[in-house]
Amino acid sequence: MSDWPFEYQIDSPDVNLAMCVRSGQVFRWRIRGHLHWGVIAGAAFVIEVDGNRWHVQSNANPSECRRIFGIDVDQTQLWAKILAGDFGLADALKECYGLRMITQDDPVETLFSFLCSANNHISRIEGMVNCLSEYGEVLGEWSGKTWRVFPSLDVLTCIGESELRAKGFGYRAPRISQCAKRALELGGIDWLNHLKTIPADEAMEQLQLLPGVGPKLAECVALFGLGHQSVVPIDTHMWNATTRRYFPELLGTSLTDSRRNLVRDEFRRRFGDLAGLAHQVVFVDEMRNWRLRR
DNA sequence: TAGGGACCTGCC
DNA sequence: GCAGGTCCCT
Repeated sequence: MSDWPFEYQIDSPDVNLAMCVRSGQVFRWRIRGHLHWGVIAGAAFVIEVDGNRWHVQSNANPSECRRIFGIDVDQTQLWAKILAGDFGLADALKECYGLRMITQDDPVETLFSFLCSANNHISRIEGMVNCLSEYGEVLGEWSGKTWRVFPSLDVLTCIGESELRAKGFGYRAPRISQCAKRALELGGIDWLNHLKTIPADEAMEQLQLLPGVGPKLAECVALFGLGHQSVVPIDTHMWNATTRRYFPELLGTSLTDSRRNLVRDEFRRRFGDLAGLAHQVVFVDEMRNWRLRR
């Protein structure tokens, strides 16, 4: 057992980790009281939140940590811009204090995490993602745990259907290796990284060449894994929230491609490049209300 | 182009 | 019964 490569403190981070997790950006992050731990962007973290200070153990140095969690982002400025796009979000913005877009940089992990998410619920998705990450290379052994990066496309192609069936993947079991194979045919990790550099809409079109990837997953991968900040992932919750807020005449109708475009255009018109972050605010607010209703 | 059904599994 | 969809079919 070796020590963590880096141990440091971050003073007054204006970031609420629990809020970032609640907004559905990451699946490999655990919280127990003041203790947070997980792997993000190929870096392992144990973070103890001590009042106004983070005690961090990681293989990522302080500047990498600050970048990943958006520590130095000026939230006041962002919130003002979102508020200007829709004054009706004032209350939701207050509830979302400390929310950030986490910089993940690992489109493979994002892609396969959301591949597990279709027609599924969070607790099982997390279990499945953790299961897949067991196939990843070891980052290190710290704090009594073996920390792993998410497996590469090559490794994912080798995971058999029966193996994943046995681990409770259900009908998604064959999709993992199928999707990985197709991604390799399209150019593998270089192709995925290239999608960061082209317009968001083109990137999403390309992503949908993958089996099991429809518009919603393409949106999630584009926003969370490729860093396309203007993308708005629209799931059932977002559709409910958005019709209530902006398209009351469509309340109760089903979400089609054309209506999806309608929502995307409305968010871009209102929030521009902050459309993705505005989406997070609306999503967190909607999920909070949804839980309260139940 | 809109609507409807099947799909694994686990938790309500 | 339903869940942070996708795919296939009218």
